Amino acid sequence: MPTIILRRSQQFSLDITLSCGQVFRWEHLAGGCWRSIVGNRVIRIRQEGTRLDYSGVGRRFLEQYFSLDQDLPAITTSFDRDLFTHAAIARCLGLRIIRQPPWECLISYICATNSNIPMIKKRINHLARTFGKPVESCGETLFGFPEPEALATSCAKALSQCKMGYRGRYVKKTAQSIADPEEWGGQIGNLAYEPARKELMRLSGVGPKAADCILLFAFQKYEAFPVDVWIRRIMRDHYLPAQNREGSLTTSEYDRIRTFARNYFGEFCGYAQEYLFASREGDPVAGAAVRRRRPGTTA
DNA sequence: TCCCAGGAGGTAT
DNA sequence: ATACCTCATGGG
Repeated sequence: MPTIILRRSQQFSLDITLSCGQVFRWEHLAGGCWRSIVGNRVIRIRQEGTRLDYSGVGRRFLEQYFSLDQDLPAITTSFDRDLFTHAAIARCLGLRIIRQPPWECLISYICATNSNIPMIKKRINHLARTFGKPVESCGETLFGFPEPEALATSCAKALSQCKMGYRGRYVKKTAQSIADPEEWGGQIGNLAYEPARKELMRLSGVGPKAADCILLFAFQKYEAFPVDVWIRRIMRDHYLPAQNREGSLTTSEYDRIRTFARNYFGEFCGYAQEYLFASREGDPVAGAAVRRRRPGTTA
């Protein structure tokens, strides 16, 4: 089993990176091992201190996927602007933003709207089982992420059985508009943040929040600052107290928040967002997941 | 039972 | 531009 020994600038927490809610297809197995299928390759990986043991892909792929080429301490220092953010950084040391395959990320965040994280994972697993290509690994059958063609030709009933709800037609419509994911990803990636965002929002099921997530998690646009209900709450409570206290998030409030964040946290405000999101308090679902993961720990 | 979740599309104003 | 409505689904 190949190994990577992390250097100092490669500060990394596999656990936090994979469980913070940016990516939905990794499974935590017994023995501290994580497993997923990215593209059509099954990856297994485990961390012990500065040591990463892995299989299924090459070293170069992993370093790219987990952004190990980025100087994380320098990045967190760049947005470490106050005590609240400082505490979030301290709580999530080693959290890195993954470079997800654009097509998977796009569909995943269309599936994510108005749902909680366990439900999103369930939905995407359903999609893979129903529309993805089976891959054998260690005696079990896993499923690759569905190709555009498979989703473009899906029927409403099958999508409904994947618990897609009203998102089913968005996924189908968007899949029909993207024949070649590689070419599509290249075109979006060549654009700057704002034009890329506009382009993404033309797709069915992609609004401001999904577009910002896709730009951050798949296109390395770190100036994206996705605003969901948790981030909105955090920004209201700690940074923009004058914002509305109720009602749904309007486009203008969304833009006020992300503009503030871009100016306040700087060019890596997307990273700041992820540390704040991962440190959120009051999520009963995330709380339950943490309690399940760490039995016996007290506060 | 009501309320909420990594929201977005459609319609009337 | 903005306000309001609706869209499935599971869990607290």
